[in-house]
Amino acid sequence: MPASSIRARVRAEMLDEIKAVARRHLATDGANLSLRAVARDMGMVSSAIYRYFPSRDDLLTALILEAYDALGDAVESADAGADRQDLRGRWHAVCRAARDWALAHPAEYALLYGSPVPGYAAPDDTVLPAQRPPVTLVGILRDGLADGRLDVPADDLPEPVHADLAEIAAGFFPGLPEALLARGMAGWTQLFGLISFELFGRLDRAVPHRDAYFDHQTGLMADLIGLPR
Amino acid sequence: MPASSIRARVRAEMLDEIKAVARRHLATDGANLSLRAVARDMGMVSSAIYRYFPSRDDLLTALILEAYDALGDAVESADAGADRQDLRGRWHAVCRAARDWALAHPAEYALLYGSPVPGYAAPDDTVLPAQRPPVTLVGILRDGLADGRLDVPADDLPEPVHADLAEIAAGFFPGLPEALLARGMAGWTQLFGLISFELFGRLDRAVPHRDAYFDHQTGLMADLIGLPR
DNA sequence: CGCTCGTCAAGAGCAGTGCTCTCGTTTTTG
DNA sequence: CAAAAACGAGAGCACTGCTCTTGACGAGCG
Repeated sequence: MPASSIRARVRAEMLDEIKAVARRHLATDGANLSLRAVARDMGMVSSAIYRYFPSRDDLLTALILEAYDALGDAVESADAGADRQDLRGRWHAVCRAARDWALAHPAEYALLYGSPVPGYAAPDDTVLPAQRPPVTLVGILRDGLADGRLDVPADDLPEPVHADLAEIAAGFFPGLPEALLARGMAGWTQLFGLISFELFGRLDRAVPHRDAYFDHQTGLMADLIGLPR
Repeated sequence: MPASSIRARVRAEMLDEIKAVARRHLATDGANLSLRAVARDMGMVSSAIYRYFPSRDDLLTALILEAYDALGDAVESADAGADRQDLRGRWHAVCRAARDWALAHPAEYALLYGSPVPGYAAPDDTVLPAQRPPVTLVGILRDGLADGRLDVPADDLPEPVHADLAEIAAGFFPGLPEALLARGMAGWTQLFGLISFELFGRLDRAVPHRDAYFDHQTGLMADLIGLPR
């Protein structure tokens, strides 16, 4: 362990602290994160931050990456914690885990699933972590199909849809019928539509009992997919 | 027509022009709209804008209101233009109209359905126009139920969900069974989930054939609701 | 040990932002 | 016609992201 690593260690701690403070600011101020404000909070001058993050966007990217990881962890561990045979239980567990994480970290959720920042383009590092929730969801269908608990819906897909989904299936779920994948992706869309509507205030005056509404709506999608009760 | 109206007329034109220029900036620069930039574009000094809009948020609110109206018009006229008896045709027409409007006005869509601006709270004027799309969608179900083309699903809703939906039904669709309303709202959630995923780049690398994918997914929701083929 | 080089924080500064206030000018109103 | 209201311009304040320079400190090498 050469002496140089002490400098590297303090630098790593600095990076973590900056991200932590930035996350705190994110929670209160939303997406318009101020570098100068986090610098002030750390007793530093704003230009010092640039030793650690070359720009504000890079700081945001780091936060986005960590957020994707946190959401992915939450979702996957919820799935892993459920009875493997209970497809519907796994479905609901995964959906609730995503929603719980979003409710606990609304600003970070908005960063991931809200309007994209105008100038900002998500780097390729984010694409894989971003796929963890849908992969987890469709994984439930794959398992259900494998042990005969789930039937393949008799949808006939238009050719272009068939082709696109076949490509996706080839990459993540070899052998999964496209009709089932399509319904799984419908569930995925519905899940984040539900969370976004709730978090972005679209249910504010209309639906006071959010938990029950959420469970019922995700249950409807489980019905559409054909998950056994 | 007193002489006073000439000033009022030029003022109204001013308001419209500011909004038009702002909308143009919105399309290119996204949500971080700069008052000074629109002032520059109009050959005015930034402080002059404040004669017309007391703050940047008020300008944004005006744009949001107009956007809600435009989307509502698009959606309702699509419904009105379809064969009243063809429930599924109406469903698809409404869904496509919403998506088409969103694709044509991505920045305004993001303003309506993206992450809420941190400090900004939507005024009450926006709540009614915001309800036009879901009301149009569920209106299709109401009509279908009225002339017997649509059956009431045999869902048993948990008590709190039943209560919340009954309240909504009482306000907009007197007599509509809550189970049907629930499925209609699922379609509504799915619709805007689909559009948001597409517009916010979540399908970028995965689904090249957007039109067909969209139609198929909204068709799945029509199946869930029970719209006859 | 001493010297050099890389890392770091601080400060000044630039261009841009929303917003306020004041000051003449113009137009409407009583 | 005179008082009042509306208007545009300009200066200014506090803030932002970001760049550049300066000075200090510590690690590595001869």
